[in-house]
Amino acid sequence: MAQTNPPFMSGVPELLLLRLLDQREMYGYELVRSVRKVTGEAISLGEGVIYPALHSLERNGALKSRRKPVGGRTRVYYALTAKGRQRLDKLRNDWRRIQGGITNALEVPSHA
Amino acid sequence: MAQTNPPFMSGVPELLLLRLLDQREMYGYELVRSVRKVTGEAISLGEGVIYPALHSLERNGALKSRRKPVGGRTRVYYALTAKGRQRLDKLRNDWRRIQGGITNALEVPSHA
DNA sequence: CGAGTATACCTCGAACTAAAAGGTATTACA
DNA sequence: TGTAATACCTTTTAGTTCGAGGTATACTCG
Repeated sequence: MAQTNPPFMSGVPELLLLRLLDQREMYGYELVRSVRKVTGEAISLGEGVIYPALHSLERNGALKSRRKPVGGRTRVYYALTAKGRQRLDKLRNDWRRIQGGITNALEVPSHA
Repeated sequence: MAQTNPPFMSGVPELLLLRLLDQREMYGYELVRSVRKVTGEAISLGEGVIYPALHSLERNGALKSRRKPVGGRTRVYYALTAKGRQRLDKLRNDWRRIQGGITNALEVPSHA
């Protein structure tokens, strides 16, 4: 027992990664900069977040990776699987829901 | 050292509480139901989140409380202080920023 | 050529949050 | 009388994210 659910706002790093990888395959180090860029510097995820997330996503079958030598150095590229696309849809919906809920709370003059 | 910052998405419970209390004073048990209601059931914060948050907010001077007997039972009502209003503004801005960042990441067809 | 910076991968430990459950007491109602 | 609802609170546990550290290769510039 003591069956604790994940915090209600978690999964955003995962969402961002899946979203980016839905466009094209990318490698970890690239994703670090990419997340910062596409969020307009609002969100910055360090390597200590990105790499473990990628590994976990791959273990769950949401991503598949391939090693690709580029200029003498090796990169690990990640791409979405069908399962990953489903996961992305789910997380996107979850996000919309909570985002909407908060927006509502902030905007509605709640004495109404 | 090992100076760990709070997670980038934290502070939403706090934001919701301050926002509600900016409208009128309320007591803990009421806030539990109120959060659920104003977020359209999207977010549900238990008493184990609400009460500690209220205590911490009061310790920081963002809230002040007064005990008020109602029908033989005692309620603890919380109200915003000036400091609390400042804190609300800050958290609201933080939220807008990260919310905007995520929206941007989700909507922009990032191959552009 | 050598030193420093950037790229690229990774892991571990600490800090922090939030979830759930449990605990007490009073009042309402059936 | 006994059960559900109100009202407060704390503690334990689980989970996520953060920062720092660690390795290694490539590039740049004096």
